Amino acid sequence: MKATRWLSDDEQRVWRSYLLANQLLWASLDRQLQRDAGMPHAYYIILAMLSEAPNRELTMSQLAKVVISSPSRLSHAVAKLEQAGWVRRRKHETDGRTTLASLTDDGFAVLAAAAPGHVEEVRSILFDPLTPEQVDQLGAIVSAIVAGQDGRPPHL
Amino acid sequence: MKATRWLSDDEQRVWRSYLLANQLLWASLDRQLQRDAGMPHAYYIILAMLSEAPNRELTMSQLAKVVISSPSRLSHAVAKLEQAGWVRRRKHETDGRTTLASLTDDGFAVLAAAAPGHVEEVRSILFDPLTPEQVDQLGAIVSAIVAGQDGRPPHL
DNA sequence: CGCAGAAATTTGAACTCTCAACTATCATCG
DNA sequence: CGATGATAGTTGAGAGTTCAAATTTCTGCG
Repeated sequence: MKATRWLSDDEQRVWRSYLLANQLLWASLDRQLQRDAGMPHAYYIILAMLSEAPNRELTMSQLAKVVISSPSRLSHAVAKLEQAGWVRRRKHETDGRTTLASLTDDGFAVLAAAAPGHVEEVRSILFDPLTPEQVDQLGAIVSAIVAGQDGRPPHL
Repeated sequence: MKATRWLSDDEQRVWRSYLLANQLLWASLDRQLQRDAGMPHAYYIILAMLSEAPNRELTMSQLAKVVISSPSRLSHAVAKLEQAGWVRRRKHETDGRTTLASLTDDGFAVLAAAAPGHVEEVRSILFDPLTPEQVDQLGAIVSAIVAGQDGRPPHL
């Protein structure tokens, strides 16, 4: 039973500010996308990643990896997106286990329509308040955090 | 109709890394708290903020402000916490509109039991991978983001 | 005083996410 | 070939969040 390494006052402050900034950021992003595109950010990312894939198509597993989602969450989400007519699913020809999800033209149109507003929101909340140096620093910081997680149980 | 200011390649990279780091962080925090304390992070914060309040008690409005939550979300959350016996609600004596929420002894005990593991998780994911300078930089960055949001419609 | 509007909070329905269980298919090895 | 385990994905139930609508109580003003 090791003694807990509590956070220093500085760390505490940074952590709380981080929570606050994050909350503000997500609240704004989700609200903007819900209002302008009728979908949460998680769904937007799915469409965006599909749009960049070769032939605008990925297997569910590949898609889960790029959007960092559990298979379950992705399955539910894609079901909804398919209902909306923005994504289509079909079976893989040679491997009966895998499902291919592809972006429909409607889905692409919705994505294209939503993108400018979304980018504007990200920019105004995240990038505009930061100096160019801070943007660089932030890049290094988040990379370090991600790198620190490599080799940990994924659990997603 | 202004032309969209798209993200530069660098900004794009930072943004995607940010999303990834965030996803990893929240997935870990929520999973750890759910496993060890049987509650999501949002509920943990509610207990934590109450524990720091004078007399371990706040009005719903005050509580909503410090945990950055919509009144609705908070109301639902406190209802659950009350069901669990960790929070108690009572009417304000002089202002019949406001409700006071207070942390029970059980709630405090649960919080105290969960805190070490939670802090350890935050530390290992967020602070351990960063140099002390990066922690300082991150503090400045999130503060700038928060400051940039002041005066915007809260919408929470 | 009495009424219009503001403030504090709650409620219910719809939606999303999580977790565990389940189905189906493929790979491998004796 | 046939069992065993690994892969890929889905499903259903339960929990949490959002949004809009309602409820109750206070405040200020004519």
